[in-house]
Amino acid sequence: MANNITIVKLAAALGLSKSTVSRAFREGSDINPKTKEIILQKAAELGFSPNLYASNLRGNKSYTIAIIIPEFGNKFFSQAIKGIELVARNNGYHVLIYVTDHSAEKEADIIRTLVNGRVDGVIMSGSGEGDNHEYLKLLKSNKVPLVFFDRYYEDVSTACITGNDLDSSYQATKHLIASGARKIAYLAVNKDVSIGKIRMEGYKKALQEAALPLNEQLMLDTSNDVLVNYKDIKNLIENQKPDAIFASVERLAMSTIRVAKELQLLIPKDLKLICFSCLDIADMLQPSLSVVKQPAYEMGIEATTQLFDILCGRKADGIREIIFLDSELIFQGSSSRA
Amino acid sequence: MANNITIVKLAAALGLSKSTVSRAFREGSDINPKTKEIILQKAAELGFSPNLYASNLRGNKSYTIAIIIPEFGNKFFSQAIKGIELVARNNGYHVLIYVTDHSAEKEADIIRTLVNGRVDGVIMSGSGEGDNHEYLKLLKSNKVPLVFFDRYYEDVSTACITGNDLDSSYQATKHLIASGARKIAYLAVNKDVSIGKIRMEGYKKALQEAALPLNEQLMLDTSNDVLVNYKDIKNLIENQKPDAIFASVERLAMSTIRVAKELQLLIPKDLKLICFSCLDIADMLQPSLSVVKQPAYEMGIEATTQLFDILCGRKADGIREIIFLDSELIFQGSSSRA
DNA sequence: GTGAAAGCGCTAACAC
DNA sequence: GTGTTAGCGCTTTCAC
Repeated sequence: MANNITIVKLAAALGLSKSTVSRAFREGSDINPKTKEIILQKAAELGFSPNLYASNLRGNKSYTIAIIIPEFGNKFFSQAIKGIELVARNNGYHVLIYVTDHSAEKEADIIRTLVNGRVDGVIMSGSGEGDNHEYLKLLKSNKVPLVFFDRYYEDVSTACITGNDLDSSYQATKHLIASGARKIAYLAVNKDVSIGKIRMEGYKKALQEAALPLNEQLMLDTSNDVLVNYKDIKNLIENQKPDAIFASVERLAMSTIRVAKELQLLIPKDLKLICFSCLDIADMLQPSLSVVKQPAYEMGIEATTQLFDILCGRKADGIREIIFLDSELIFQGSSSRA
Repeated sequence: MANNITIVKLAAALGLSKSTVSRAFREGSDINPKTKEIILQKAAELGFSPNLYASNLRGNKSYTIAIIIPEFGNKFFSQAIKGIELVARNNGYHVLIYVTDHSAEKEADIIRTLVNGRVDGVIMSGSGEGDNHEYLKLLKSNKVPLVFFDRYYEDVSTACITGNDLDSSYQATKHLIASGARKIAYLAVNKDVSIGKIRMEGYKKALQEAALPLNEQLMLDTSNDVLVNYKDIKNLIENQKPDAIFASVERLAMSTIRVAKELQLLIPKDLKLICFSCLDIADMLQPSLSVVKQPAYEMGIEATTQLFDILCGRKADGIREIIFLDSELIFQGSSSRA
């Protein structure tokens, strides 16, 4: 913990009052530049800086924001955090990080620890669990603005930065059809929430447009556990024998590749594959993986920019606004015609 | 920011004293369970929780630690952070995250913002830049313990969790030799610091043991910029024509794969490749990538456990101690004999 | 331009 | 088991 030297001791050491010393550390204080110089010099010498908690107690501002994400598994979140951290630091803010492991309960626990002044704002990608997000009201009642990115809740009225997932899914599915697929399976972690739902809509739209049947058996709703994913996908492929798979998250595509290997199915010959992913080495996989690549870094930047707009009063809080950032469609070997 | 309701108002609203209310929020306080119940209920109703800055000011404890890492690029750091966050949360701690972009200057800036009580401890993987780490003394003089993981500084006396890199490098290089390689290049981001240095020693040891010449031209010291990496590696391969490459960090291996593709060199036939990496899909690459896989998640856990040992007084601070966690050697297609 | 003094909201002796 | 009280270290009027 902090040095045991305080503003009072510094003052004593210099024969000044603590108010004068305090002034040396604030901008625009009416203090003699020379005095200020002397104080700062001595402070540096003693390794002193004003106690954060004492200042914040007075100032009622934390200069800290929180990121809450469901997992740390993939490049998408790494990139997003990178963007968030950058903008935050450029604004003199600190960043707390929390992982929910896709649990709404943990999410609620975390939120509860944030409303005591710990943070000035929150950036979150929803856990995707549950439909009761009452706990987020706590943020509002404590005037802590919230901005979503990627995974948002429809029952919460706030800004949200996400990809143009509906269209991307539609295009991706259309592409699979164009490559000859007729029995396309859709894999989601949660079909009923946010990204799982919207991405499925694009998938359905493309099927309907191509007059292909919508088969519930082909729409898999699996869990966040890799082993369960593997089993579910294996079952799906064995029982339904799809000729293509559209995975709404990267992890499900990876499991699919492993299952295909085990079942000795060749991609793309026996099974075509495309997925949402920010993997930067998709082209190095065997076969190269077709992906819908979301602008993760940009999402992080935009979400944080929005948050600061609210924090600085340039924008009102609590307004539902969805900002779509375009994803990139990269069609490669895994979804090619033969 | 925090609600304007305070412990005093809550007390007034309930006809109790503020100390009683305060007690309701601390564990193990000698308070009537019923009274506590009533207080917590009212608090929930009013959306009140004790002001963090006031508590921390009193307690002189922030229940927050900082993670400082050089980059966010790869799975290694994601996994490590995951482990850190887990242990921290289990101990009721919050985690601040900072990225230095491999800059010692940024690292120093960050450290300076941490010594005012903001954090109780720091977990860091060094930027790898510079040899003057005086700024870390600030932590010590403010009694903020520091634990390194992966990339540490030799001039700083503190606990450090790292891989058994010397032996792993030695084994990896030996393996390349066993696979028929005779002209093995070593790629590092910084040959003179920490991991770059130690991993090179293992490489050299294996070469010497096999009576292969140590050729400085084959030991590349490149930058943290991907484009520069690419150019440097391309030059190296074109000019030196190595028959194998040992990359001390993942990114350099990825650049190598791309360069090989451009130069139409086949891996492993024309060029064998092995690298340090935590990629979980190394087996899916074409060819499957041989890796030295560090226990990133476990490193995060161990580093944080060490930090809490120090914070809780179970262990003294400022003791140089290096804890080695074994990496896994996964030899696959990219380094096979033919 | 500097100092004295009153608190920010909470905690922890210490009384009762 | 609860209340009283004295600060934690800093900021900020208000005097001078």
